[in-house]
Amino acid sequence: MALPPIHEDTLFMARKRTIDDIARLAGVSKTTVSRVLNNKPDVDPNTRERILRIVKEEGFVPSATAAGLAGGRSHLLGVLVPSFTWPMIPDIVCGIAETIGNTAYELVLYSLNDKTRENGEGDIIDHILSTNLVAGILAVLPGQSSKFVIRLHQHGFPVVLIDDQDDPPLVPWIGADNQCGAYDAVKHLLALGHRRIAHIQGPMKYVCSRERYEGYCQALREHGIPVDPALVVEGAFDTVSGRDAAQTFLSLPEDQRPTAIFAGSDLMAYGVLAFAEEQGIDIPGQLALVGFDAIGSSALVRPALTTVKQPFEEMGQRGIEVLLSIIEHSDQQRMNVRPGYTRDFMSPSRARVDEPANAPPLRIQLATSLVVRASCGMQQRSPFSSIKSISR
Amino acid sequence: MALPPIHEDTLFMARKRTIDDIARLAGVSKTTVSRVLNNKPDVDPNTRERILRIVKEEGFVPSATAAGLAGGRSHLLGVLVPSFTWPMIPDIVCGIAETIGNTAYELVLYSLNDKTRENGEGDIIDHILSTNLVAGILAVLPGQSSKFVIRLHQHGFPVVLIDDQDDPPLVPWIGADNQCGAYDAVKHLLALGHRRIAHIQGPMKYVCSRERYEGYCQALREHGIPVDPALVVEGAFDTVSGRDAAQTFLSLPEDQRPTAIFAGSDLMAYGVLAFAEEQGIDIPGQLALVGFDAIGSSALVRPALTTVKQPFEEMGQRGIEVLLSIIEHSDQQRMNVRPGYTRDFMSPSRARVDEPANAPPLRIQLATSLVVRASCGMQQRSPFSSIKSISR
DNA sequence: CTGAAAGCGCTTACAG
DNA sequence: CTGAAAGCGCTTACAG
Repeated sequence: MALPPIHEDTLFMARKRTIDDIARLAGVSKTTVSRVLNNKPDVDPNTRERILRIVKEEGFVPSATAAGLAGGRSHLLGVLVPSFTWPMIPDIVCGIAETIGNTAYELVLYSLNDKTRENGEGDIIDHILSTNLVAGILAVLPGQSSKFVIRLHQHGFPVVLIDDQDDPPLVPWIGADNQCGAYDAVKHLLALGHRRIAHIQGPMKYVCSRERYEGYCQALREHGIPVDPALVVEGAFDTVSGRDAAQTFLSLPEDQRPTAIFAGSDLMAYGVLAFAEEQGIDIPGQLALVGFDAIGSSALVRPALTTVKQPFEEMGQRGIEVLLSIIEHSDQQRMNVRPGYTRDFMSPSRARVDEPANAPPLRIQLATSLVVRASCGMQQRSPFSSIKSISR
Repeated sequence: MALPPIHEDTLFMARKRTIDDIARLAGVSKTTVSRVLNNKPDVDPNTRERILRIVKEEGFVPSATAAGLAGGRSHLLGVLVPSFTWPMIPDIVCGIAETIGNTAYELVLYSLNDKTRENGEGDIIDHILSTNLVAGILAVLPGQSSKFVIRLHQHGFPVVLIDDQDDPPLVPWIGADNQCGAYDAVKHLLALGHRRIAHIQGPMKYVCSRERYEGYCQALREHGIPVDPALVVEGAFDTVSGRDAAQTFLSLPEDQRPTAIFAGSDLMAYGVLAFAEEQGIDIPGQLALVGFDAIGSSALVRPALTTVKQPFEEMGQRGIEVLLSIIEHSDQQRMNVRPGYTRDFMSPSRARVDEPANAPPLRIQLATSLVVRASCGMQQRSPFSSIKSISR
C-alpha cells in the first residue's frame, strides 16, 4: 500500500508513477483516471478537476506504450522520406517536426537510402505495417507515389502524400501548384523580352514535372509562341542532367539557341550554371536562367538563382494536420464497427465504414511564389542584402 | 482454435499474427517462441529452426509495443536535434537514420525549435523521459551539452552526445578533432605565404570553438608568429556575425589588416564573402578565406570555399553504434540487479551497477580533412568539375 | 457518474 | 530443453 518514495529530483520523478498511483492518490479507480486522461465524457467535474490536479502535481505522463497496446491506438506518426540528399527534405521535415511537437504524438522517422530505394520500398512499408507501431504515415515520395502507399490507403490505413502525387489521384495529397509556379516563371522571362525560352523538364513520370511543363506551354501559348521541341529536354532533377541539357541547348545553331532557360529544379539549374561557367557564357548577360524549388543554396550560387519557391515547411505542416484529421476520423469510425474488427483494417467491413469508396481524396495545393534574383537579368540584388550588420 | 483466415494480400498478412499463432503453428508454448525471437539460449536446435521457419513463412513481426511493455525494454531510439536550420543536421541525421535502419530499432525524432530552445530544453528531456518511450538518446546539442543530458547520464540513462562536448567530459561523446582541423587549415594558409591570418571564433562557450582557436594558435606558434588579439574576433557561427567580423578586420589600418581569414564555421565565412562582394574586395586575390564544416553549399558559393570537412554522417553512424552498445551493456547489467529495481534507473543501487562512477566517459574523436577550393588562392578548380557529362 | 474485470501481445522468473 | 502463470500499464465493454 505504501507509495514509492518521493525523490528529490523532479526531473526523474515522473518516470515511476502509474495510473494506479494516481487513482489511489485521487481515491478513484483507474478506469476513472483513464477517462479523464482521455477526455472522455461522463466524469464528475469535481472528480475530473481533482485528478487533473494530481496528475499535474505528480508530473504524471501515461505510458504511450501501454496505452497503445491496450487501446490499439498508437501515438506515433510515421514519416517516410527519401534520402536526405534531396535538398528540400530538411525543410519539409522541419515543418513536420514542428507541427508534431505541438501535438501529443511522436515522430518516427523512416528513410529510404539508395539501397532500399526502388525494390526495398515495399519492404519498408511492410516493416512499418507489421511492427504496427505508427497510427499513420506521411510519405514524401518523389515518384509514382508507390502502389504500396495506394494499397495502404485503400485498406483504410491513414496515409498522406507530400510533393509528388499519383495520377489519377487516389491518396490524400499536399503539394505545390506546380503549373502555376512554372507559368509565373516563364511569364517573367517573357516580360523580360525573351522569346526563345528552353525548358529542362523533370522526369516526366512524375506528375509534378508534367504540370510544370504544362505551365511552361501555357505561358508560351498566351504569347502566341509555339513550343519548339528542340527547346525541351527531359532531365532527372539532378545537376548532371541539367548540365547535359545546357550543353544540348547551347550546341544549337546560333539562331536557334535559347536566350533563357527555365529549369524544372534548382539542381538542374546548377548544372546550367556549371556549364556556363565552364564555357565562359555570361549569365544573365547571354543567357537568363530560372529554377524551381528555391532550396537554400540557390541564394548563394553566383549568379544568385531566380527560382520558384515551394512552401516546403508549410507542406510538412499541412501534411501532418491532414494526417491527424484522418487518423482521428478513422478512430471515430472505429467505434461504430463491431468489436473483433476493431484492429483489423483489412476487413472489408472496415474498409466500407472508413470512407465512401468513390469520394475523391483530399488534395491541398499550395501557392508558389517567384523569387527574383540575379540569374534572370533583373537588377542585381546581393543575396546577402538581407543580412544587416549588428552594431556593436 | 481456428486460425485467422489467410488473406491473399501478403502485404497485410503479417499484421494480425501474434506470438500465440506462431506457438500454435509450431506446437510449442509462446515462452519458447519468445526465447527464439530474442535469441535466448537453451532451445533445442530443431525447435528453434522450426519456429524460425514458421515465423518467416507467416511474415511474423512481434509487436514492439507489447515487447516493450512486457520487457521494460524499448526498441525506440530517441534522436534530439536542434533546429534543422543548422546546415549540418541533415548530414548527421542521414548517418543516424542509415545506421538505425540496419538494426531492429526505430528512430524517434525530437527537435528543438527556436521556442523550445533555451528554456524548453529541460521540458523536452522531461517529456522524453516521462513518456518512457525510448531506450536511449543521441543528442546533437550545440551548446553546453546541457545539464539535463549530464543528469540523464549520471542516472544511468543511455545518452550519447554528438558535436559539442561538455567540459570536463562527463558524457559519452562523438565529435571531430577540431583542434587538428583548425591547425591544418591555418598551416595551409601559412604554407601559401600568409603571415597576418585572422580568426573568427565560434562562440567561446562551446568547447569546439575553443579547440579550433587552440589549433589556430598552435599553427601560428609553430611558425613563430604571435597571436595578435586584433586579429581574433568572437562570432556566433552565423552569417551575420561573420560579416561583422570581416568588417572589423578590414577596417584596420592597411598594414595591420589580415591577408587571410580562418572562419570557425562555413556560415561565418559566407559573411566574409558577402562583405567582400559588397566592398569589391577580391577573394582570394586580396584576401584568402578558409571555413570550417564543409557543408554542402560551400562548394557552390563563389569563390568556392576552402574548408575543414567534418565527417558528419560518420558522426551520426558512430553515435548510434555507441548508444546501442551502452544500451545493450546496461541491459546486461540490469539482469544482475535484483528484481524490483529492474526499471528503476534512479535507484542508487542501479547507478552503482551501471558503470564505475569514476570511469572516464567514452570519447570518439574523428579526423577532419581539409577541402581545398578557390577561396584560399590555390589554382581554381571548378566545384562542378566532378560532374561528368553523361554521354547520350 | 463510477468501478471490477478482462484483455492488448509480449517477457520473465519459476518450476519442471 | 520447455511450459504455465503472472505481470508490464494501460483501455474498454459491461454492469451498476
